[in-house]
Amino acid sequence: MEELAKEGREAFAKMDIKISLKELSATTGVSPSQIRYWEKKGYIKSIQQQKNQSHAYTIHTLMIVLGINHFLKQGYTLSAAYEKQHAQRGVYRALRSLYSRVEKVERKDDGEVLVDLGRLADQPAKHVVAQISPDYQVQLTLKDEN
Amino acid sequence: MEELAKEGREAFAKMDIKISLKELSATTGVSPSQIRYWEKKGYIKSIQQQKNQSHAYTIHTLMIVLGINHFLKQGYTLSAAYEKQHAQRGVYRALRSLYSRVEKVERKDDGEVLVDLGRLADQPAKHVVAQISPDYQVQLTLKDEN
DNA sequence: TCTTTTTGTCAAATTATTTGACAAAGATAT
DNA sequence: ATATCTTTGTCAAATAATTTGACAAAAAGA
Repeated sequence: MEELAKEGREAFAKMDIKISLKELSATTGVSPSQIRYWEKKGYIKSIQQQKNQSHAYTIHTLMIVLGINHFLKQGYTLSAAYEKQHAQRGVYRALRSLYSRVEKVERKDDGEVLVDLGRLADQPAKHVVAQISPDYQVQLTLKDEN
Repeated sequence: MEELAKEGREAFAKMDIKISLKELSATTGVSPSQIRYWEKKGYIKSIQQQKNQSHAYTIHTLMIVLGINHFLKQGYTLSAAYEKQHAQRGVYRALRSLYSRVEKVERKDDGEVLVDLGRLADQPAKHVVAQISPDYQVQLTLKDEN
């Protein structure tokens, strides 16, 4: 029963990965032309060290693009789709904060993975633990302090 | 109180994003020379459509690189570090399966985010819900079926 | 219809990446 | 110590990928 390397957990939750315009487009299904126009209009941002160098986009921006596209497909105008998406700001960072607070990840010898999600607010002696079987079925259980 | 676009949740959990060698190196702190050598030795893989085209690495490979590097820094040889890391295989996919089974994500008007993590295995009427405040403090609670 | 918004296409210029060869450092065995 | 194998660094030429801006064209709004 071995504990997972901390770096991996952090990288997984932090996700400060940068991707190219091409990859952003491929992952979201939004065309490069659209992405560049949206950036020109100020709806999304990219990182570019110097002119002519390639643009880098964060996962956060990926989420914004997915959000805008989601509402675009529902018939909203671009600016309305942006506003709709903007009303959900903070959700992904909230998910990240949930995932990054995972206290312990263990892999048992039989391949089962135990993820300690932390204490219950109103029963601090009890931890919520996810048991994930080798075929990736998840069960949530309560476990007493150990 | 608006529900989060499904695409975003899925993309977040799925993470079938591809990154460049440069980005893999920047994110992990492992040099491009190392990464290419490890690939030559068969410890990691990359996607290359045709010769001379750029290599793409998945987030899964990013995790493997972090794992190998973790044990390398502890003094293991490269092959031993790989084996150590390999013994943890399945952990990240397990985490992914945990995150992707999230049933509902809501953002309340006051900015609080509610994440329904699903039912307790032994009390199926109760759901584990994470309440995440606007300053990203997380509280786990049990809620009855609604 | 006229105008504005939004997206597509293209080519030249620039930047980024691959590839392979070789050097060099580090580890291991004799 | 010496020789050998493993591992990483450096470099330059070839190739690929990206940016940029201009313009067209489609879509939406007035």
